[in-house]
Amino acid sequence: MIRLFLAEDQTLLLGALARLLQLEPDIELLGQAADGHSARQGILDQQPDMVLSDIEMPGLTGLELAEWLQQEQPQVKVVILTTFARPGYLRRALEAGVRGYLLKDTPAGQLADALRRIQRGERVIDPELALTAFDSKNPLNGRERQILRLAGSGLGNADIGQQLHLAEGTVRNYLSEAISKLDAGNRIEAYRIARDQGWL
Amino acid sequence: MIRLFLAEDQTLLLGALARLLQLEPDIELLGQAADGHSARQGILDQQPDMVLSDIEMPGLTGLELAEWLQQEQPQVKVVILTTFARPGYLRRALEAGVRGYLLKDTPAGQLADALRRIQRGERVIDPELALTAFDSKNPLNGRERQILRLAGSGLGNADIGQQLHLAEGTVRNYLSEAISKLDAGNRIEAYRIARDQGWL
DNA sequence: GCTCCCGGATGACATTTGTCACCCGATAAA
DNA sequence: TTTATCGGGTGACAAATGTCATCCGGGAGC
Repeated sequence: MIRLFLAEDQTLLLGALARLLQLEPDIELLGQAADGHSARQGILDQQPDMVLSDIEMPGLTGLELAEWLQQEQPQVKVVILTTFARPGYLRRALEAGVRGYLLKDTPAGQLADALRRIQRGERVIDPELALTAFDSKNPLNGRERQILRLAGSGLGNADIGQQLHLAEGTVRNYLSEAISKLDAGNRIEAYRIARDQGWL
Repeated sequence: MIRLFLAEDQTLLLGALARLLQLEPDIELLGQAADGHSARQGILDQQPDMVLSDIEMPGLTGLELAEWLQQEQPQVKVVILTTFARPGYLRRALEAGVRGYLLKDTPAGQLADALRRIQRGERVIDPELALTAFDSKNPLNGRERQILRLAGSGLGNADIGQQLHLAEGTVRNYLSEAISKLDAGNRIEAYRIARDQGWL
C-alpha cells in the first residue's frame, strides 16, 4: 500500500489526480495541499510514505520542499511532477534525492504505475529529461542570478542597484558577465536562456 | 446527455479530466485531442454538443478554435478552460461567443456542474474574471503587438527591423509608442504588462 | 608577515534604446 | 480638389546599457 500525499497548486489538477489515484486499490491518499507551506504541515501531520509534488507553487516550491524533506524526513520518497523540462530543475531535484521526476504530459495511465515502481525502490526519470540531465550546469553565481531575475522583471540598472544596495556600475558588471556567460546579446536574451534552463 | 469533446495539451490533465468526466452519468465523452488541429478534425468527425478547450495549445489555440467554431459550427457550445486570468483572453473569448470561461484552479468538483449549467443555456464566467472583463481593451495595434513580441524574445531593434523589413528607426518609434501606451519604463516592462493582460 | 583571490566599485567609452519633431506618399473624407 | 489621416521613415539628442581595464579592502592560504 502506498501512503501518498499530494501537493499541486492547480486546484483542478489536484482534485482530478486525487480522485484518479484514489481509484487505485493499492494507493491510500492521506492528504493534499495547494501550496508549499501547507504541504509541509500536512506531511508532518500525516507521515506519508511518498509525496507527489509540483515544482512551482506559492510559498515554498516543490524543490525547496524536497530539500527540506531530505533533511528532516529522509524516509519520505519525493516524486516531482512538473510542466517544465528544465535541466536545472532536474539536477537540483536529483541533488535533493528525489525518487522520481515526471512531466505533466505523461499519459495519465502511467502515473500510478510510475508511483508503484518508485515504491519498489526504482528511480523514475522522465525519458525526455534523462539524457539532458548532466550536460550543462548552472554557470551563474548567486549575485548574477539575483540580478538577472530582477532585470528580467523589467527593472533598470539603477533600480536594481537600489534594491540590492549596490552601485549601478556594479550591477552593469554583473549583468555583463551573465550575458557573456550565457552567450546572449542582451539582458533579455540572457534572462530567457537562464529561465528556460531552470537556472534562476 | 452532454456530448462532449475535450481539447487540452497537457496529457496528464487531459487524461485525468477524461476519466473524471466519464464517471458522470449525464456526460458522454466523444473524443479528446492534445492540440488545436486534431481537435478541429475530431470535432468535425464527432459533432459534439460541447467542446471544453484549453487556450494555449500547439498548432491552433483554443481562442482560434472558438473563433473557427463560431463561423463553421455555431451550434457547438465552447467552454474555455485555462490557467490564465488575462482580461484580453476573456474578452476575445466572449467575442468568439464562448459559453463558459473557467480557470484551471476551479475546484474539480464544480467542473461537471458548470458544464451542466452551460448545457442548460447559462453562460458561466469564472467569478475572478467576471469583473475585470470590460475595463481595459487592448491599446496596441497590430504592428506594436508584433514588434513587442519580438522585443520580448530578446531581439534588438536592428534584428526586428530585419525580420519585418522595417527601418531600425521605425521599430524604435513603434516600441516607444507601445511603451508609452502601456505606461512602462522600458521594453521589458512593456512586454510583461502586455503579456499579462493577454494583449499579445 | 606576504601574497593571491574575491566582491564590489570607478571611470571611460561604444552601442543600444527611448523620445521627439518632422517628412513623405498614399488613401480616404470633405 | 483640397485636406486629414495613416503607415512608414529620418535625424538629432538624451538616457540606458554593455564592455573593459583598473582599483580597493578584506580574508584565506602560504
